Amino acid sequence: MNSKYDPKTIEAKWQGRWAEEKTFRAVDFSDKPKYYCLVEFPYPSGDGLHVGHPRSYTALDILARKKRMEGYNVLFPMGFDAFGLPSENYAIKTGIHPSITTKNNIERFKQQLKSLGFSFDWDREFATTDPGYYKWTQWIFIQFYKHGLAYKDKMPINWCTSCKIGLANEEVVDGRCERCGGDVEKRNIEQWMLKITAYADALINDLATVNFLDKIKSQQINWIGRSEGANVQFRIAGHETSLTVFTTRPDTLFGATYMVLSPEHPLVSDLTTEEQKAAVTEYVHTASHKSDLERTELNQEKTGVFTGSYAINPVNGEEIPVWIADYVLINYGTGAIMAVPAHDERDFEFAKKFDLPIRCILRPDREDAQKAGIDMENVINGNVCWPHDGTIINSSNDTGLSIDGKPVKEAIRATIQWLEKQGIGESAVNYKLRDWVFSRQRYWGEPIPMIYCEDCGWSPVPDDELPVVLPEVEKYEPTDTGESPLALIEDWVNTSCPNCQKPAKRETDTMPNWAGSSWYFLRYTDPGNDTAFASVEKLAYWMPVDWYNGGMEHTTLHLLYSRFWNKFLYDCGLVPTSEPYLKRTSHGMVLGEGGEKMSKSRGNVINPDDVVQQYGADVFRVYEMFIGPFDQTAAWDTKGIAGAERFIHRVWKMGTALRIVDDQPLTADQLYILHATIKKVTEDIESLDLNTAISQMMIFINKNSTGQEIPRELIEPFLKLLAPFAPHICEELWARLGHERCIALAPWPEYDETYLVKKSVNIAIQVNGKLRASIEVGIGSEKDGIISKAKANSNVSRHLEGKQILKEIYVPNRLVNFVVR
RNA sequence: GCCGGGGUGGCGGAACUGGUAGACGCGCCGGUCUCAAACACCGGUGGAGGCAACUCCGUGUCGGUUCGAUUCCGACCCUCGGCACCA
Repeated sequence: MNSKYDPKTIEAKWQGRWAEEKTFRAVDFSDKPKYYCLVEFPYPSGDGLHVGHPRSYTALDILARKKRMEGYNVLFPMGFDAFGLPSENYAIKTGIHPSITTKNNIERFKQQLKSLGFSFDWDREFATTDPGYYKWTQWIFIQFYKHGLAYKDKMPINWCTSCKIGLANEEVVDGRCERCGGDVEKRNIEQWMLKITAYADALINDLATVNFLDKIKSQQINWIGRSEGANVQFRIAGHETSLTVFTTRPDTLFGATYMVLSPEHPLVSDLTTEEQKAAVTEYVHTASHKSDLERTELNQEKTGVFTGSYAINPVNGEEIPVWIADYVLINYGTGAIMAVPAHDERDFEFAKKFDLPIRCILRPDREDAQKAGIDMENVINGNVCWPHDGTIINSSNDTGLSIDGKPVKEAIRATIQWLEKQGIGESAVNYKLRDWVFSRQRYWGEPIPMIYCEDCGWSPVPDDELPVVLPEVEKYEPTDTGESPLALIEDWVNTSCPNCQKPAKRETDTMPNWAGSSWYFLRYTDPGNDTAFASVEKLAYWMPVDWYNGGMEHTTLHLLYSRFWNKFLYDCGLVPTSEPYLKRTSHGMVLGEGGEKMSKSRGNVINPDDVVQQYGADVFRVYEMFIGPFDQTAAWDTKGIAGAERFIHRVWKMGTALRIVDDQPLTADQLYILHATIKKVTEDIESLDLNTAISQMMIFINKNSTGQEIPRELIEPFLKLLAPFAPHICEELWARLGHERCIALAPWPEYDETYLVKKSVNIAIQVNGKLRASIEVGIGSEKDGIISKAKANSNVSRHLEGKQILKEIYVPNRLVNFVVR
């Protein structure tokens, strides 16, 4: 029998056997309890896998494998999120159709994934670019449309001048294009929008029902940015119209000394007086040519222009000037604000610059002011801005509003009541979250399945004509007009209206790359279905996902979008649960050697293929899990692999070189280490503390790989524990021990607490909290006996000599502490 | 500025509900094997002092609670992510 450890041979052998026997097939409607274990599917880039992918895949593979051994019917699927810019840009450069690039890249990825021994059910694989898949992405879009949640709107959007596409707010990072870093400017284009804001509250509230990491929950809540306040109407002196503002602080109405409109506000031209017209027009013009970058980065200096009009403050009838300024955003609230410079830092800065009145209507609590190092007088005089809590002052009128002396919260409530009674305002809620710009003027995406008819307007493509397949094009570049290249394919664009049959045109926009991933977890339950996106029965059996792991970079967008789609489908009665994922965790990034981010330009990219080639997949898996806590960033350390390699070699030696003895009862020490290891590994996998699980298995090996022989009853349970981590070597050794069935389906070992109770323990003896000795005593020994034994210890007695013992603290089986003086 | 992680040996990192800090691994030192080296195996390894037994110091900083604090409380520093004129 070959006794040399040869990972290449055994890994290929077992990967082949798993594939042949379909060991990891998830069985629909099995009687076993189901467990749906999900990792984010990759975008199959031309670079292949990097070591970050396997961190998540290995961890959840370990979980999936353990769950299978525990008797669960596990669904652990894999697929490819293949629409997107890199393939399209590659096509623009080379003329090679993205579908070809995609197909090649997927092949490469699959081969890499298989070489790592992941227990995916490959029968359920699909790519978002498969027409059989995107047919349903289109179908779901149509359901959004039919429910009024997809609409077309002309609005200012972010336009990347180099990619020539519209970007969602989320794709603009620091005022620049997320992927190319190019300039972003405003453009008005008709865009398909998805009304995610309709689900804003549900997306916040239902977080209470799921088990996501707290930081993930708070990031979601943060992103949605719910804020409560009031809409308040201001009449304009000499005008019929009135102006509505949103404020979270209606209690500060008496401190409102001017108003500000966003430059894009529809009332700007109406409110501009003849004298101010030139200045305002110029300001609006400059503002529209500022990119978001300029608007956010140049935030030190506030700019603005007076319109010439005055609004009437409803609480005191005062006329206050109306300005326009680009620090007020058109797409938040009503695009207009009341400015309370005494209690809002932005307004304060603006008022200082343009010499507008500042009126304090809120007295800070003395302690708060002191703590902030602020002189109360300066706040009252309006010399210093106080945006915090306090007591309302100078805020009463003769029409029934009197909030003087009230704390902020109470004053807000009272003011809203008063506004409602006067009919000039009501409580209101706003979100930072905007509706989702769902159009891209690009080729490589799902065509939006809509048809426009001069007479009937927009109609969805009828179900029996789905999918709307991407046609061949000659050029992949977006057109100069900003339309997608599809607009140039006349025989594709021109069609007939599904409603009246007259000539009509297809929508040429495609969907964003977030579309396909918004529901892929549903498709895995029934990937071949051609009459529904997934059958009700299969969804009911498999959903929800029990554990979903992915990158922290997806905790706002992808997670929010996919929860939104699922909630919508739930409301349509098409999926069984409102929340798609019971549990969500995130893995830390893998950095390059030396702690720097891995990148081609730094030349520190580690290729998993090379590692597998040199050490084998099992060593790679063990090392990557041992590298550090799963949720934290970790730096790759090539030297560190040696530890994992030695460990695997010792396992091999234990399984091949030592004599396996049957029918030999285990000693107490052997039972202890075995059951301690079972317990630790069993528990640690559940919390993905895989580094400490491995550490415990190393301890086991250190204790058991050095002798001449090893009892079967010791090695077999150990191999089962290690099998999820290093599946190939464990299968091989398991087979060599005479087993015919795979270890992957062998029952998970159980531990017995009774073996973990030690007969004796080491007890620490302290004097005044300092360790002076440690003594071995029988478990559960009497306090008195231990204390006299401790006092008898020379090193202890030395420290007690001449001192008075004030207290003897005894923690059973732990320590004794003498408090002396 | 706001929200959330994280600061423990030369390095990656352990540590249950407050109870012997540094498990496990890397590296390093010494030994066995070898002509030699590598591998493997055995032993050592927080710092300072001491021949030794031992002693003192030590979990970002300062303070507090406690018989006892990496763990709890208060203030602060550094660092990494996310958000950022959202009224």
